[in-house]
Amino acid sequence: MKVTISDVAKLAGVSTATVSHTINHTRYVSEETRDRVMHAIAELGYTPDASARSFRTGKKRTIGFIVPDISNKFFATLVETLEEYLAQRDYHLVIANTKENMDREETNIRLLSAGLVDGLLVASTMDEFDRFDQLIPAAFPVVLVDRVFPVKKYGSVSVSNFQPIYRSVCRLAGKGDRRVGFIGGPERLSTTQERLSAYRQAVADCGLADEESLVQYGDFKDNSTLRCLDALLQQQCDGLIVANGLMATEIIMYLQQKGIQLGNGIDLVSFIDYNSSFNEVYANAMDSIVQPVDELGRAAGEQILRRIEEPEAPVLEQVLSSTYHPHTMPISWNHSDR
Amino acid sequence: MKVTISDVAKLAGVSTATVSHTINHTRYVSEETRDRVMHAIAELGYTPDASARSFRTGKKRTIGFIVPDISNKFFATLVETLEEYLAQRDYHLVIANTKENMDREETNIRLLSAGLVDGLLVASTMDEFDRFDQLIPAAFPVVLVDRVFPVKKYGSVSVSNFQPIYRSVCRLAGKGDRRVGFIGGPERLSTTQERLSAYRQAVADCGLADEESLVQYGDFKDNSTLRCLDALLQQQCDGLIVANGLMATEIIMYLQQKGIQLGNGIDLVSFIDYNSSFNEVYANAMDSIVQPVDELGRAAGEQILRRIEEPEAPVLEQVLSSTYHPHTMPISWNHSDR
DNA sequence: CTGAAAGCGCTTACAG
DNA sequence: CTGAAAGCGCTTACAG
Repeated sequence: MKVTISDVAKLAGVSTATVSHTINHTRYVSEETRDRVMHAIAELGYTPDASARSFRTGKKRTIGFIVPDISNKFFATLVETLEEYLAQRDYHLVIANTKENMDREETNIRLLSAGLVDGLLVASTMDEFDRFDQLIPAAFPVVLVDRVFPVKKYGSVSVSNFQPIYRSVCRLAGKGDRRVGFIGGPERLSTTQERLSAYRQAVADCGLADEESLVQYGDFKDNSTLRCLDALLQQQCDGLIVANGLMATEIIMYLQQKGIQLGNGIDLVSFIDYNSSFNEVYANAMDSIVQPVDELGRAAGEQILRRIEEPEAPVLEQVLSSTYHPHTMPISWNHSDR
Repeated sequence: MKVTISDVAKLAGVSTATVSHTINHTRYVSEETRDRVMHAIAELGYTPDASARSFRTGKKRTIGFIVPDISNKFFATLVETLEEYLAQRDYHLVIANTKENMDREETNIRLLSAGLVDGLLVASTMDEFDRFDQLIPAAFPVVLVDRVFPVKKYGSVSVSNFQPIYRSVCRLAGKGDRRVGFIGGPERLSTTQERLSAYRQAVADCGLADEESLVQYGDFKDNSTLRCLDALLQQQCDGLIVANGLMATEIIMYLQQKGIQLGNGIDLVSFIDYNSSFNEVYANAMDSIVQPVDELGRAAGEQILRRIEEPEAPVLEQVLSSTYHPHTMPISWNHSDR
């Protein structure tokens, strides 16, 4: 049979109130009484029932995270830092994987917000704000992560890549590149949009070739990355911005497979979403734009806990910045005279 | 204010019992009554409180997964298939990341088993069964995933790599390799142990060089992989078994960086834990041992739900098998006459 | 310094 | 076909 707080109270000869208070240190209990309670707890092997407690208090100490793709290492790393942040504060993390599917996102938001978690972190795959907005119960704590909406109703933590991308394109232009291609993730995502607009602005400002076919969108499915790459190679690109960490590693593999040399055959600017020896090995052959994924996780955790603990606190729109790292080795000599 | 089941009952002019039964389809309700209830629900925007419900029924419809390293793509993929399996059956997934730290595992098992989840899936990092065993409340549903203990008390789903590794070593021997090195994960893990014993048996059977220094253990930290590799290269290995998917991709990168050719400079047998274009690109230059990670996730989900729904069902020890894939291209010609 | 008791929002025998 | 009511295991005013 399950051991309850009344069993402990009975054995210790006190009220359940006293047992509760000694467990939770929530009012003074005399040393003698405390001892009796603790002994009773030990003797019975009592563990407070988390379910009853959270029902009673209304606090679950659990946060939900709606992730578009948990097997994408960017999000896996995000989950990792987030879980660490939350665990340190005695919160648990429930994850729901949407696979970039809006219906799945909808179902999951519904389920999780119905009393399962205290707050929700969402990297949304939705393209319209209203559909998203309708799913959220009034006053339910929500923080958008990585991907945001134009309407600024909810708190958010995201990463701005505008400046690094703009700079990287200009730098390619300065190096002599004329046709710089752009590969991004799904077009509907705010992250893709922002990255694209930085690219477009730089292309215009630097007078580079401005053709629709120089922009390709992947969808993380099948071999869309390879298709994007082939399309751009056909366009005779001399530079390439891969505005997505997941696709970036793939692109490098494919380029190598095709025998195209980085920094010589093509200038690559590549997003880096997470640490891996892969990035280190190629760091000297390409420019990189490094997303602050650890900070993103921490900031998201911080903000959602804050919304839960101080519901009246102002809605924060936090924007972190990526950093631009030109490649570490000098350009090959025969490159400058193209 | 929160809308409760009594608000709905009042508005619909029925008892809370009837509201509950119409929501849950748990006893016959006349069509007329049902309509009134449904309208009341819609009008008030009522959502049953999951917390109250799970407290009352004792079922949380939530499974906990204790993971050693969520940012390792093997486990991230496992989480993905598991979440999918569970979501389809209306279960949620809580994850706890231990970072291969036994104390963290202990804390997390304690927390999750105290009424937060209905059952626990554990890829344990513990080296002694007793310490693990003590943490599990009596009759609490637990299934071990990927890593198992010698004592067969709990259900488990794991992958056997004995046969593929044995075969791959023999094949290297048949090709003429004399010094085959072994790189594995932490020595204490059951997975590492099994892989190592397959290697050792094959080394003995095939009469290969049997030296302690040909076996190296990584710990997923710092640059332990590179250290292992360097140690083995110093040993003049002509073949290499990388018995860990995470380390395998790193090894390939490093070999390439060092200018050592696969299949020529060194024969590589590499674990593949998950799908990526990386593996495809190198599939023709190395042998691979592919772990059935999707099946592993499904089987784990299946078994934990079964333990929860039929506590008396026999404890299952499920062992899946990896598959061995010799490389797809012929060996280079000048290799056979070594 | 501590206890008696209400009540969180559901589900579910029991009764009719 | 439906209702009245107990009760899951806690926490927390209220009272002394």
